[in-house]
Amino acid sequence: MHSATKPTGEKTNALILTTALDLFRRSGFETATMRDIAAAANVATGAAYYYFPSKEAIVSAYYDQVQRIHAKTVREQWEGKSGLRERLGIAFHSKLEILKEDRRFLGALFHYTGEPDHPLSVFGKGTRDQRAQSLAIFREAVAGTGLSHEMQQLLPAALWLLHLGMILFFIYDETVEQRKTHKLVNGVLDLLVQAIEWSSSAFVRPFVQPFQTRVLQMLQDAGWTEVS
Amino acid sequence: MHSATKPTGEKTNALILTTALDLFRRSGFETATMRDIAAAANVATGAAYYYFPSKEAIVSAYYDQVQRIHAKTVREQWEGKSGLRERLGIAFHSKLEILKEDRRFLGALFHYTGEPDHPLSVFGKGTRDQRAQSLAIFREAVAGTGLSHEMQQLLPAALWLLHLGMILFFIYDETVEQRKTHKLVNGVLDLLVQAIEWSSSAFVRPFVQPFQTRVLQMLQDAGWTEVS
DNA sequence: GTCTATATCTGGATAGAC
DNA sequence: GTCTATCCAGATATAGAC
Repeated sequence: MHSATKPTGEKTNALILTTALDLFRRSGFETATMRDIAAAANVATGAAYYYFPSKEAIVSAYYDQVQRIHAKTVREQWEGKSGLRERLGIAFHSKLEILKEDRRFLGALFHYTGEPDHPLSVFGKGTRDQRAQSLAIFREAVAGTGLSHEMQQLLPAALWLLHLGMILFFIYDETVEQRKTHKLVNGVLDLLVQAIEWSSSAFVRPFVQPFQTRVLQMLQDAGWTEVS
Repeated sequence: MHSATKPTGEKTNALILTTALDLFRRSGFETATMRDIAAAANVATGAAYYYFPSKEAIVSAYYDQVQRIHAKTVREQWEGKSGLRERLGIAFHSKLEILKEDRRFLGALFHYTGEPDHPLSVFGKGTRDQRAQSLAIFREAVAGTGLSHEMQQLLPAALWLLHLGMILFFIYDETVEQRKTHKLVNGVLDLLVQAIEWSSSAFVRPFVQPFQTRVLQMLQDAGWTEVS
């Protein structure tokens, strides 16, 4: 490396990304065309496609960025907190905080939900790494809270799915500052954590144990321990 | 009415629909173009758009048809069956049976999942009627099985959501005849019905009652009694 | 109201020259 | 790595036949 400046490529990439996001925020995902984006960034249409194979890929790159910020934020805020409920609250609410201005184009992330083979399918092979990173956060969230081994294996995937549902709900939520979403998240987390604690208490455990084993077995059969 | 024949319009509509579905089944949703569809049906491109405002609208019309068939099938098979588990099994498995050849283009139904204002959004206002019809099936499924009033209000929406999840899972399921999906459905339904029965038994009810009330309150706050 | 034919627009995506 | 030119397909528009 001959200097401290970044390779031109990275700069252009970042320029196109931020320009696109700016347009998406102002006029929505549909309305902003690749031509608009390229023009606003002062590059040719082809240049935009050189960096991003599709318009959705821009949103996907944005989401990568979101995940990096989320991981950082969450790890900072977790500092010194060991309660499961609190840790989960931080993980979920901080995600919404990061996304709050971008509800208008977040829907693009879900365009290929029903297409297993599309590179940008939320559940597809093409997004495995992103999923793994998100799972890692939730694995960290529940780590060191003294849960059973099976729980430690299953909870992260369940939480990841729940958090996807939260984002969808968030997109549809028209209340001021999406309070309804935040409230629902709190309700669900209260319930979830209480159910977990309750099910592992000495009194009820014997009753719930076989039940729980069945759930785990079922989800493992369905290929759910590794959301791959 | 001057004859037994249908108005020409309906015939053309049906022709375009079946031709399109045929193409979708053979070459997938993406590959088949509106021009192909119109050509294969021996009509002008404009005619296809005259009946269907978009390509996705064809899949949506197909799904209407699926729901009609589903309603009919289910009501026939329910004849004389009053057990909740059995009735739900019929509702869920028969849906898969109807969809089994169409996994390749079913994903199109989910294209606008993340876009509240799109007329074809699964959760949007534009699809309210379809949702209502689907909910009605599940309301019928649980009707007359002696559940509490609150349960009768909430279960249908939960089941509808669950059945959406099932369809998604089904699309991704590459096992022969999607056995994994059927197995998972059975597991989940066993669990669900057992949980319902268990929670309403005289012994545990007092413990679970306040818990249950909270869940109901929370979901009602989130606007979940009427999935509108 | 149902449809043909055709022309046109738009915007995502690609190819190939530089 | 960037640009220009082009393709492709969804969608719209129009004018007219029946």
